[in-house]
Amino acid sequence: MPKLDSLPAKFDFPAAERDARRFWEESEIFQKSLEQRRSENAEHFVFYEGPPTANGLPHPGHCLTRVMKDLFPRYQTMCGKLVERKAGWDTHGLPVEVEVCKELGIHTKEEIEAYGVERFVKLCIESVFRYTREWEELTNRLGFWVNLDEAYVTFHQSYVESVWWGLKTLYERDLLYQGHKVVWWWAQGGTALSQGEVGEGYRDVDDPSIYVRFPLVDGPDAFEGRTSLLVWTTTPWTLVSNHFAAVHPEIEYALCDEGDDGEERLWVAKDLVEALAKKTKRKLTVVRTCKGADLLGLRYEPPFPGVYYGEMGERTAKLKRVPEEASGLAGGGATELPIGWRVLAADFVTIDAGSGLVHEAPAFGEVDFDLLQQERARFEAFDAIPLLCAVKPDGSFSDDAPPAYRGRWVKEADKDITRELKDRGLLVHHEVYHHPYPFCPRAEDDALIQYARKSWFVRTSAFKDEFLRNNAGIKWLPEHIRDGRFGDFLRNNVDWALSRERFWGTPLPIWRCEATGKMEAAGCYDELLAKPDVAGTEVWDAAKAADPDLPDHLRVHKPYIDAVTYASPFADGARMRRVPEVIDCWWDAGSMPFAQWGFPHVEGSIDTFKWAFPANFISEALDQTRGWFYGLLAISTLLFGETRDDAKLPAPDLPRPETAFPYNACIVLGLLLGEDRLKMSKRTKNYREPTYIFDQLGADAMRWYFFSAQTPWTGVVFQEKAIQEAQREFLVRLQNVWNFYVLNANGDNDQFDPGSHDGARKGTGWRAPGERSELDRWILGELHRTTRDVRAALDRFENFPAAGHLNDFVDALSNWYLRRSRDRFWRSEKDQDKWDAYNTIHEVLVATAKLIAPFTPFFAESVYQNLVRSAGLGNAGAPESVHLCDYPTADESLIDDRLATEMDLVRQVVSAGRAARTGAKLRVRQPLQRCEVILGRKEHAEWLGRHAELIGAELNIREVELTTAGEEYVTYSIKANFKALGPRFGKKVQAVAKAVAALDAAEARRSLGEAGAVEVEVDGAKESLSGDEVEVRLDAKPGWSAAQARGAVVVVSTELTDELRTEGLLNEVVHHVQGMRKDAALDYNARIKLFVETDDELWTVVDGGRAAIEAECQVDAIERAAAPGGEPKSVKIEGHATKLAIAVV
RNA sequence: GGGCUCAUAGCUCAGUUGGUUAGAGCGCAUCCCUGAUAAGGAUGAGGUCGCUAGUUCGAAUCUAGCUGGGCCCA
Repeated sequence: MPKLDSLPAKFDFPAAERDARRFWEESEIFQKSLEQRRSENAEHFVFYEGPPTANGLPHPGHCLTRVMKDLFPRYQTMCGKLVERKAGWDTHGLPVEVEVCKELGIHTKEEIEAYGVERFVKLCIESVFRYTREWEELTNRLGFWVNLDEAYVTFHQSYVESVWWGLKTLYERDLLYQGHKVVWWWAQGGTALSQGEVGEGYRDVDDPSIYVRFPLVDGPDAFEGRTSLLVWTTTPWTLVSNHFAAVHPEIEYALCDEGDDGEERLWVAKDLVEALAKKTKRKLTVVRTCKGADLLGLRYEPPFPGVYYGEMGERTAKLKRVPEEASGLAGGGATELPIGWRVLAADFVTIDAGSGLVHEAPAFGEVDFDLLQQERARFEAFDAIPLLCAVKPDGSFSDDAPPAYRGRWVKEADKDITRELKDRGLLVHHEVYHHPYPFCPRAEDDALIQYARKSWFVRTSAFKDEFLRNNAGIKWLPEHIRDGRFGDFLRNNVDWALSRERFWGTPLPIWRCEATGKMEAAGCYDELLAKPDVAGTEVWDAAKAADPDLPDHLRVHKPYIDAVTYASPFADGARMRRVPEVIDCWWDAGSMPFAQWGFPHVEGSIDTFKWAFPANFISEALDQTRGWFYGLLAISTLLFGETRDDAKLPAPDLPRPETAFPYNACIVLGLLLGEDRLKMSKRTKNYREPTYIFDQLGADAMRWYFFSAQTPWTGVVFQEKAIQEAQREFLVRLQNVWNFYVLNANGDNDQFDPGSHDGARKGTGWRAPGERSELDRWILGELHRTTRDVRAALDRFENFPAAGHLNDFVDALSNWYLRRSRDRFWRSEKDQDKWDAYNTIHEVLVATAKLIAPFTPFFAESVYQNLVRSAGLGNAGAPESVHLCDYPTADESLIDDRLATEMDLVRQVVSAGRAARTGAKLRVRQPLQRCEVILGRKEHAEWLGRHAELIGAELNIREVELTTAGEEYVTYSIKANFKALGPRFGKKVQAVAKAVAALDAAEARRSLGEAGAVEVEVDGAKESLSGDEVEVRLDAKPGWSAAQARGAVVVVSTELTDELRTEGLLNEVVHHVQGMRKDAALDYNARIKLFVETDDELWTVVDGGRAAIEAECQVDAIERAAAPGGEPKSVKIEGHATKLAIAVV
């Protein structure tokens, strides 16, 4: 009975993966891999799963992320750590609502309310889990080991309550406040969009670009006509709400006569006069110029004076009493100023486009709003200046606007507004402006507008320095993220706009007194229930009674939570009602370090949090920089950072990590591109579905491709072909070695027994590695070197070099060790050398299976099960799975650098020998008499000499001679080694190099050989250079068939004797016959008859070589005759026209 | 418009702290092996390292500018 289970004729990767998956599942290997470390009380290696939003099908990009998240936890587990892996799902947010709206065919907030928030929210829950099965399937098929059964879910009550706890803590520390914010507003949907969402929706569009006259109502320049500011805007609809005009204080402005009729004058930026004259086809004559600062305070009449100006145009307000010199603003001497329609200074004004004067409608622009805030701050009463806004939240003009526009979508009104201005003589120029403008990424026809909303903020900007300190300790891969993209974002931190005016999200846990407006925060549901005179919980109870399937988690969501009120502690008889907002779902995700455990409410969660924070490792794609990576850092820093308030924490002895917080290492993955180098798109289908790849090639192929093909932060083009290639290069090659071993070990002749896994029963003929042949010691050395290097790389989170080491090792194993060892397996004697070979390859393959286990877990399992767990081995005590094994450790004593160098040299020499043959057009089939290997240094000569036979065999050359004296065939040259000489000589290095080059190379070589040094004269001083500081090169002299390797030249003798020629011819015949056997798909052992038609000369050769041909090709008889049936094969053998035919006996 | 990042062979990508002959795989060409066989292997051709200037004894590598792509933000 064979010891090892036999392998299928053709290894089917996808099928083997199915088997492995079933085995893991049935035997609960993942659970055991954790249990094993728990029972050892092992140290934790903390991994955080960034929760994917499961509301779409996973694509290849998700595979990259999940595969990276799998590699390091698997590796650390095998290294003895306990790596708990809790899955998570991000379930809240606008994307979910939009998905549901699409199904319902509705659009706006009003429509959602009409549909019913209760029903709507229920659909949101259902929507979230629609694709979960696909995600779990993907996770399984990829071999991503993560605990899906106990996944955290952001809408679960325990999670929501954790987030509430965090928010309450911040509220009580005065870090959560309400303010205004100009947001990108999706009017049709009635919501603000996050930066990320806005970024997704930019499209190039044509917008109007208009130049409008703002006539001055007073001014220093006496002029009988009309003097106006020429103001530029690309949003005509905002002119209705115009409040100010802005100039840059440092820019030079020019007052120009418009035409010659003396009726109109314009103020524009001086540098733009010429361009504007050309553009507007007007004659502009500069009257005088001045700095923008000199224009400040000028008053004008806005384009729609009937709107606000008519009522408020003359109104003034008291300024704060600021010393004139400190105000820095014109008008500092005044005590009162008009509340609008005058010129302000703004640094953001440029002359890159427009007129150099900008129209300000603070409600519709972030910078404009900031300018308003700055202006407001000058007045005694902050609200002396109102926020003018003639637009309703649904994006239509309000009743403040002129009647012609009321109720119309603002963007749609642009044209009519422009026309009206033209009719009224205010429009100076109108053109089309092509620029990127954001649209709603969920409803692509809806343009977004900037719009001021009330909003809740978290005071993150106060923690900027602490963010930066924590960031400095994080190991970012690639490194530039830390100070580049992420650091940059942190340095420009602004307060986190937390609230969303939506339905499906974590409700903001703030209750407001209806009488006084005073507020307080709730930290959990029970806390709320404990409030005085609680009412409204019956709404939930009724809903639950009506629909018992309703998930209990919904009780902390809208609309049920909104019904909960209690008696106000601030005013007798008043009620506390919740504010309407929900929060940004990024805040949910960023809260996961504690919320995933239900901290601090859930029993045991505080203890869990103590070991599970901070994370040792996280990884997501580049687009998460300002999303999850930031969320984690910000929230953890605010709650648990250096400046935290221990009095507000449930356990004051919580860890307070000094650095690397809240994650030690973060791999930032590049974004995958489709085969056309564009972003992956479902529409254009420019990528292969993950499942297709799994079915065709297997998950390991994809995994290996991601790990080995490039650094993970490279934005890589995802191609099926490349995956196939990666599989062939590594997995198929390794599979071949494995297959070869099993085939031979189980062979009738050998029946090799590899022994038991723990070495208690040794393999057949086992002896210690040190006693084995050089080749065995070499491959074992390579194995241990690889082990050392792979571990070092993985410890640094560098998968790419690690995969590279493994790839090189498998290449060496297959293309040198096995290739050179084949004879040892095939020979009929069962001698020690044979058993050494078997033991070596067995040990190497078992170790390799463990080494690759974190990378390609399925294939590693197949190999391991076969080599260690085959029934015939009686190895019941071995770990059940390769994933329950410890990761191999390197035995430094087995790494022999000298042997590695020498083996490398042999391979080089063989390679050079082949090149020499190719150069002489002498195919390897043609035996040659001799070659000479000329070595640059003699230190390897002796060792290499012992391998002359091997070299001869590889090259089909009978005599191989080694020499260091090859003047006959080579010339020497000597060159400086700059790397060694540079640091020693600095500027003088070029002079030294010149002196070295001038040396007699042969002489210098002799000197180096004898004295170990050579002398040169530089600038009159003698310098002694060692062998490492110069490089002696060998160059083959022309006329010889020679080729160069590093440190050696191989010269082959091209002389052919009759005997050599005859043997070459015989080889040609054998070659053709073997080819025909293969073409005919004959069995290895099939006996044949050979029919040859040829000239006398070649027949003599064939006749004389009968024995060789018959032995090589399983031929029973050779006849000089035409084939009895079928077409013979016509070939030319070294010019001899020949017809060959074979017939099975 | 701003920040970050990238540009190396026909293609996909490596290139460690600057060191003087810039690598791999695929593809291509030529060839080998025919008992790992619907596999395996070898050799070769192919590059002014995006452009320009600078720093340096020495630049694919460092600096600045430019050109072009990507991402993020306006």
